[in-house]
Amino acid sequence: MSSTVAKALTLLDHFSEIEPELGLSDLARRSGLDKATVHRMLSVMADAGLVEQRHDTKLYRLGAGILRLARIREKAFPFASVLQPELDRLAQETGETAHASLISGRALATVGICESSKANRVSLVVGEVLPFHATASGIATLAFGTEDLSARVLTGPLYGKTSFTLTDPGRLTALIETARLTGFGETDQTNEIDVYGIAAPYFDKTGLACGALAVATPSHRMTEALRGKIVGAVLRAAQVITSGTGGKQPAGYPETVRKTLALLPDGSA
Amino acid sequence: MSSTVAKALTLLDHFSEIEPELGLSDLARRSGLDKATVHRMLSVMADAGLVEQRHDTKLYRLGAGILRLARIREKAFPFASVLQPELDRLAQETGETAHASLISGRALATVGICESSKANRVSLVVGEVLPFHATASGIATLAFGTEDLSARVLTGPLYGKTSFTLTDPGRLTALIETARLTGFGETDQTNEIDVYGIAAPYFDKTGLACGALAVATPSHRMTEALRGKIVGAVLRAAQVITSGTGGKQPAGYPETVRKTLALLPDGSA
DNA sequence: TCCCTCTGGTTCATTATTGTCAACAGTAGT
DNA sequence: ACTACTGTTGACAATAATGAACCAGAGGGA
Repeated sequence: MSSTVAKALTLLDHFSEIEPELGLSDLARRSGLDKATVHRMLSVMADAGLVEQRHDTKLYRLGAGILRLARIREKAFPFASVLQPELDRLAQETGETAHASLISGRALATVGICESSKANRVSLVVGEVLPFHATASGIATLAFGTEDLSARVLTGPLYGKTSFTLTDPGRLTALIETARLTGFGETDQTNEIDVYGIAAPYFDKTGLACGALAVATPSHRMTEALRGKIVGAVLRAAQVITSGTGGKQPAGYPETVRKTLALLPDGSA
Repeated sequence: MSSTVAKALTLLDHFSEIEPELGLSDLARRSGLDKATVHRMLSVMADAGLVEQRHDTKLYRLGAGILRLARIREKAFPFASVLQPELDRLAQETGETAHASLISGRALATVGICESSKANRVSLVVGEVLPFHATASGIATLAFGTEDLSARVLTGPLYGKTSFTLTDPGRLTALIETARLTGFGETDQTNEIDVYGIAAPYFDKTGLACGALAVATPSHRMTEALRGKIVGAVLRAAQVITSGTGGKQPAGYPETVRKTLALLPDGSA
């Protein structure tokens, strides 16, 4: 992982909704690279349009080239657009915050959010990257993704985001196995304190999970009834997205979902 | 241009709406780089989420990380969203294809399109990069951009896209100067045969052009009356976008626009 | 069946790119 | 004027990129 382009691209990860503009020295400090190095990298990335520098403040921000590339991808493989309506419906139906993610390298990229209308709700920052091992979405995706992906994640560093985060490969494997049996992923406060996550995977046309649809609830609000309602809603919504994006469920998955739905306390509402 | 990251990032430019998925050898051939080099670059870019590889066909395509970054930028600096309605209105009003672009490195990135409803219309490919010197948008942007940008473009390579393309720095400077006086850019078939372009710049909060709004018309359809109608509509729409995105017109520009509008054959319709 | 030619992927010695460190200019705060 | 910061540029040592050759597999023809 000492490749130059890799280092250059990690610079992009430091931009966020909260800090959309960063200075050179700042980026150098965060990335642990030399100022001069960062300067050169930013220059060529600015040349390519990935970032741009404001002439007045000299700060850097994500560039217009990103928008261009996103349009190409979205035009060729519509996702965000077909996703959003279903996301809104899910948030409406469950009364909680819903979000969707896609596999992006060795993490999950959040590509859609619809926040609950409740005053007390889980709030998400746009464009956050989610670690596989600490989120319900990650578990759900790993459970139905390639063996290769699981191996890469489990052998990689397992950062402890909260005191509840599972960092032991063995216990994570068990959790993933559970998700494989139930058809959905479930975690409590493993990524963020007081956030309960329930997530169902959606699949590409080869039947492999390419991401997950999740509902995030304040932990203390979670009850057996609410849990049942969310699980049902998420599973159904994920199936809609799978077919809506030209995906195909893997063999046995519909059966898994059917069984899980049958066991829910709160039936099909 | 011998930087490694620069070479890696040029790989992204080969993806388009028409060819959203490319193979390794194919990319190597197009970019003129070695297979091994391209492979390594794609690997780390896949790791960062900029591209992703399909497990079945082994082809590469733009990754989910792009969507994530685009969301961050759009959330922090809304543009495409505030742009689109105005773009639609412009296309509706003029009856021709409208598109919008932003400065992206040493070219313009198309970030919005609304095609005319006419059967015979100018059709644009999503996500195309437009050269400054061959497009009305480029001329308009250069006329009101930094001196530095003009210099970089005029001293750089001036590719002849059609037989009408101006490739002489002197004549281009004159064309830019005209645009500076009228407040809008205008080209005929310099980027594509039988396409007439009229473009007005929009500005950032420092009063510098950051891109342009353009209407593309089949050349043979262009008349004095239509031209006047389009110029008026584009200039007004660009002003709306400028203010809608928190921009500020530079000193003297409103006056320039006023004069131009007054001279139009077809007044304010 | 064999042969040929594609494909994606990998290896490794050579060499050029990169990271480092230092110094410079500009600005803001004291 | 001093300090402390910013972004920027240059030169040298060290590392990481390069590209030819090579591998394995998937078609395609005859």
